[in-house]
Formats: sequence, structure tokens, C-alpha cells
Amino acid sequence: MEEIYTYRPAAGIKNIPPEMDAVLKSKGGLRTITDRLPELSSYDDEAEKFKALSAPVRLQIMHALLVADLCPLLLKDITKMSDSKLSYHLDILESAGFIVHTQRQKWRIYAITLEGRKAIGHLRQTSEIPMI
Amino acid sequence: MEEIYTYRPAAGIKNIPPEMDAVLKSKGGLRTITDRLPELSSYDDEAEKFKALSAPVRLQIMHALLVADLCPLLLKDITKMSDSKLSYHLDILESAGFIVHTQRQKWRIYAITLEGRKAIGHLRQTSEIPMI
DNA sequence: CAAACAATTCAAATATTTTTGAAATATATC
DNA sequence: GATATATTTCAAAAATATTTGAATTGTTTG
Repeated sequence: MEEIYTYRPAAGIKNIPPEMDAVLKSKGGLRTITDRLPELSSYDDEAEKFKALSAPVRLQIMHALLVADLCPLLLKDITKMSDSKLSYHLDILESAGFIVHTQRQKWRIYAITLEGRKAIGHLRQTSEIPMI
Repeated sequence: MEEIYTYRPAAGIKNIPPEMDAVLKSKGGLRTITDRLPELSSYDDEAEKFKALSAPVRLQIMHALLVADLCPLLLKDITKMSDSKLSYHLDILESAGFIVHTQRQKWRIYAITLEGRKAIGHLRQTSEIPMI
């Protein structure tokens, strides 16, 4: 006589480890777990933010901006990057919402956002830093 | 008579915005800022961790493991990925320290680590989840 | 022990990201 | 107004990451 499990794994899955069987039982079955999880595309924004911080050069920029608001000229000196390369990475950080810029005549001034501070785990505010 | 600024920017930099001049003065000059910043390679590990979470599929795996420890068979069913693809992404998450696995005979069981929970901002512990 | 299973590994193909260098834009200075 | 400056944008090249599918490893089952 074949026992019917409400937590039976999806068709196609033959064997699962005994521990998994127990886990599924306690969670109400695989279907219950699957149904609770959001769809893949719901992670897109979060993934983009993580990606923005996934390059050492961009973390370097973030940490420089943690010390002070800076224009690309100075960031270029600090990071030793070419103009266009710096511009590329600044754009990625800005698109992710971690930095912003203001235009002052022919210069730009970049500043880290509150979200940016949080993201790199430096929420402690250094009050002297000018905010935009 | 030429004034000598201790906060004068590095050679090669001609003009900076007036606001930048004030910022540099308050921070002790560009050199002081640069000297305080760690070298580029010091961000490698942190960048690798962010990169591990920079793909929607990997966040999906993380969130599934937040609900329960799971074997690749079940993860495959949940994420609709091919064997080798899943294996590739599990490896990236494990290398970053966000998940671990134990071997039970022919099966593996993957579990999220405490660091993994923290990283995706779900520090609130759901006590029923079996930990390895 | 042969066939089935769970899962990984590997190499090639594909896709995405990053770098580079030239051109463009806009502002400032002589 | 011509030249210099600050910065971006763009397209091609280079570097990395991901996907795919076949081969491999080790374990279980008949």
C-alpha cells in the first residue's frame, strides 16, 4: 500500500536524503516553500546594488567619499584611474543610489548617500562631512 | 607673492572647485586623505562577498536556504536550474562564506551561514531552521 | 557487479562587464 | 573668439562571468 505524502517532492524527484524528508515535513512540503518564495525578477534591484559594490575600485571610491565629498579630479588623483574609467564607475555607483553629484560650473562634486553609508557598513556619521 | 598651501593638490591638478578647496583645507589636504585610505587590494575580499550576492539566481538560492536547509535536488526544483548551473552558483556562495554543505551519503545538504543571514539583511532568526 | 542516482567538474560557447582611447560637450580663461 | 579645462560619452577591444552539455566521481540498489 502506497502512502501519500502531502510533502511529496515534485514529479521527477525520486530520492531525497532522510534529513530532507524531515525538513519538508516540518515546512509543509516543497510546494509550500516554493509558493512562499518571490519570483526571480524580484531580486533584480537588490542584485544590482550588490553588483555596484562588487568591484574593489568602486569600494575604494566609496571609502574616499566617506572621508569627504570629492570632485572627479581629486578622485582621479586618489584612485589613479583614467578619466573615462572613473566616470564609468561613478555612474554605476550613482545608478545604484549609493552616491550623488551636484554640478558647480564646470565641476562636479560627488557625495555618498545615506544608503551608500549603510551599504558599506559605516553608518556612524562623521559630522564634518558636508552633505548634499 | 605666491602663497604656499599645505593642502595643495598633487602635481598635475590645475583647478579644483572652490568648495573642494574648503573641503581639502578641513581635511588636512589631499595627501592626508590619500594616506589614510587603505590600498586597493584591501577591498578584494569585501568585493568578492558583494559579487557573490550580485546575481538574482544566487539571491534566490539564499532566500530558499533561509526557509530551510536544502539538498541540490530540491534547490533544482525550486530554482528550475540545471544541475551544473546550480552547482556553479552554490560554489560561488560557499566560497564567499554565505553557505556551507554537509555530505550525507550520496547527498549534500546546503545551509545558510550566520554571515549569509546577516549579508542579506535577515538577521532575525527563525528558530525552526536546522543549523549545521 | 551492472544500472541508476546525486552531484560535481571541465571545456567550449555565449554573454556581460570593464578598459581604452578618441571624440564630444560645456565652461572658463587668456 | 581661441585655447585650455573638467568631464562625459561612445565604440571597439580585452577581460570576466555565466551557461551548456558531456564526462566524471562516488554511492546506492536490484
